Amino acid sequence: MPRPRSEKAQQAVLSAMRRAVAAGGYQRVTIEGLAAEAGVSKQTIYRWWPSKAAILGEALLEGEIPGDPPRHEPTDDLAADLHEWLTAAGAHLSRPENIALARALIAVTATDPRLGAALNDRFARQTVAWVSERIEHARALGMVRPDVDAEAIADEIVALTSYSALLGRPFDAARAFAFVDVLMHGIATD
Amino acid sequence: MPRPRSEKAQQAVLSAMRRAVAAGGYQRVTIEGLAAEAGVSKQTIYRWWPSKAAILGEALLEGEIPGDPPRHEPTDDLAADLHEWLTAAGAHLSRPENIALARALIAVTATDPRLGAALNDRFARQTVAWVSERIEHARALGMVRPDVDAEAIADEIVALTSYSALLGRPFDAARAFAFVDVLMHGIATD
Amino acid sequence: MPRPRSEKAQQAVLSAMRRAVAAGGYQRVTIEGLAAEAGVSKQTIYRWWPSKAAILGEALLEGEIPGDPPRHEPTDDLAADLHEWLTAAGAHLSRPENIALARALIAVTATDPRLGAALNDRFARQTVAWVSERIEHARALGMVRPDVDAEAIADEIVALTSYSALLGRPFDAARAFAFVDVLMHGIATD
Amino acid sequence: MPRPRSEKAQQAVLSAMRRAVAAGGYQRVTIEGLAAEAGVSKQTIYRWWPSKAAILGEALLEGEIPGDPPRHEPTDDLAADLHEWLTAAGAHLSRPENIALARALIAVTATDPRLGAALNDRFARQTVAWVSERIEHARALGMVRPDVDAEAIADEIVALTSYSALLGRPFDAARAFAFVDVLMHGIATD
DNA sequence: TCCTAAGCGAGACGGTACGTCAAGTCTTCTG
DNA sequence: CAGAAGACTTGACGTACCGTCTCGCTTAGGA
Repeated sequence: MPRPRSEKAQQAVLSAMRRAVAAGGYQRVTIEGLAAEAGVSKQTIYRWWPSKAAILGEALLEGEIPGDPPRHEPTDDLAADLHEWLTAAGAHLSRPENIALARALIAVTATDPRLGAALNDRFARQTVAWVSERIEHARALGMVRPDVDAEAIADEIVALTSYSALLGRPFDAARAFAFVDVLMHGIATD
Repeated sequence: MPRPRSEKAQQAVLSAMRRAVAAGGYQRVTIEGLAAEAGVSKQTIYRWWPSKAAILGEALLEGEIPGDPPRHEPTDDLAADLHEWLTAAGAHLSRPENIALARALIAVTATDPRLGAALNDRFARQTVAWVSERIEHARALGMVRPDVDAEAIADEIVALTSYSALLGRPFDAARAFAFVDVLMHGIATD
Repeated sequence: MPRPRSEKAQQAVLSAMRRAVAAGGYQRVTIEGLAAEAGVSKQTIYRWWPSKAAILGEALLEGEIPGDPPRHEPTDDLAADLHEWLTAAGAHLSRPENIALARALIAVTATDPRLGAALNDRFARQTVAWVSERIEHARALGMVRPDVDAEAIADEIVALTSYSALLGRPFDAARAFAFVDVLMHGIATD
Repeated sequence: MPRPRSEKAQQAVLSAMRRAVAAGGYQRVTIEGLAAEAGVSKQTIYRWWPSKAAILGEALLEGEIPGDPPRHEPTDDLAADLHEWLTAAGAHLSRPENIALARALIAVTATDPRLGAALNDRFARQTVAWVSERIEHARALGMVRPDVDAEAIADEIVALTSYSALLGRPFDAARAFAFVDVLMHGIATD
């Protein structure tokens, strides 16, 4: 019967978090600044989120997911699919605000492993599932050795993007492709 | 004529930093707590280090380097060398205090990319160099294809350990070995 | 057709105010606490009272008035009447909850002189009137000098009880009687 | 050996408290406002004073004491001395800032009886001592009855000023004099 | 040997942000 | 349509650390 939660306030906070992280990095975000920027009172923030990290988590889940850029229609050519995905990921991480968000996710994870693990799980799961599925598909076509651990490979590709975002390296597509080619050789049937 | 820098105070600070990070994580370390724990005045800390991150950097450089565990004598068997290295790295990262230190390094990097890049460079360089060298050695023996980018492979192995430390996963040796085996296949001459 | 003011809610608030003041002092009373204690919504309180002080005022007027204890039948013996009144006042102010209420009245007065004056006027007026009347009666009997300002004396007696309540001194009947006796000498016809 | 307490900061806070009380009343004084007005950090205030009331106490003790205006040379004429004291007190309490300070003292006392009692004791003691002494002096001269309780009389005079300040009445000198005259009659030897 | 300039502990200082509390206003639904 | 429930903005609370700034006390060189 009480007044319902203000959807507007909530969205304003999440949006402010995204902007603030993009602007100055997660570390510099303050609850007070967030509240001011969102035109919302601190109390409202504390009412709905237990921590700064939780706000970031929700903000990330609402927005585009870093490391999970739009994926195109899969084909029967595994190498081509991975190239395409990596190209898209590279484009995603070439935008400064996306690097900042990805780094914020990493900072939270390094700081609060429990929450970080939950968030990472959510973000990585889709990517890992998609890549695994592509590999299994290729295996079904007889192009991948039966003893290859598809998830381990998928995981490693996530590690690659995470590490790149962490170091803020300009995502080196050539190097990534070279790596994928090695992988392709590694998993291919002889 | 002035009194020289107190080696004792400096060591006490670095040691306090290591203990504090191991105990509560980098985020919770405060300069005040560090000073109290080390029995040193805040002024002394500010005199010698420009930031908390710098103290961590020096503390890491003085101690054992995370991700850079003791490496054994290389052999002619690349796969065996990598297995051995990964086993050692896994053991290193199975100790909670080492995970904490590695995570602190990641947190600093995610927060202050400039400083973080410098630190990571220092820590990763040796590992990358060592792995690259092993690959080149194997290539010289005719066991690795000429077009393989050794550094990209080495880099990817660092990414693997970094990502593991970040998520705090119990280091899964079996999976790591499976991945290395794929790599071996991938880089091997046909 | 509008629903009438809920007498029950109103009484619950006033009663909660009395209990809260007795328990923790006026300063610690909060509207929220009052609402919760009375099982009433804040809005209801704000609808009917303009301020915390106003609630206290109404609560005091409804309950027994501090400094205005039950007065007995007056006699022709002024000193005896005053002794009796002071005894009753002393008994009244020896109960902690009455001290608390009296102090609350003083706190309000010290804080909001306008409202405080109105309240004090209400509470003091009766006492002053009664004492003045007794003095005038005695004067009519030829026992009080014609130039004595009865109201000034009455006022002073109120000041005495107010000051005692403020300091929370155990009401010292002997001292009060001594003072009254001096007054009696002071106003008596030679 | 640490840096010594800043006398300037302390004085600035006390002065700010006096000004703030005079301007808006004790209730409206906030620590934050005090800090801002004094150009001092909140921490500095909390370091040296346990409560807002304590600051007021010290501010009052440093300044002129309300209810304890300058006292002139005593004479052998008790009535004249009391008249003079009351005149001075009336002048003191006719200045709005002094009324505000006196009311602040009362508000603190009504709110925190323990601290209030301590403060009142300090302020009232001198006045009570001085008046008592005057009465005793007059008694030594044979002008006051032996059974009169000098302290009770003195106390009552303090109650009179306190009550006047509380109600914020323009201090009515005529009425006060009338009261003193009654007292004089009351205590005089027959 | 003593002088003296810096190092050092201690901790006060002006700040910023924290997370909490209550004030007073505003919706919403229920009786 | 009054009233309970409670979300909302506002603003102060008292605390924790920040990085800077004295203090008075070592503690070496260089004189």
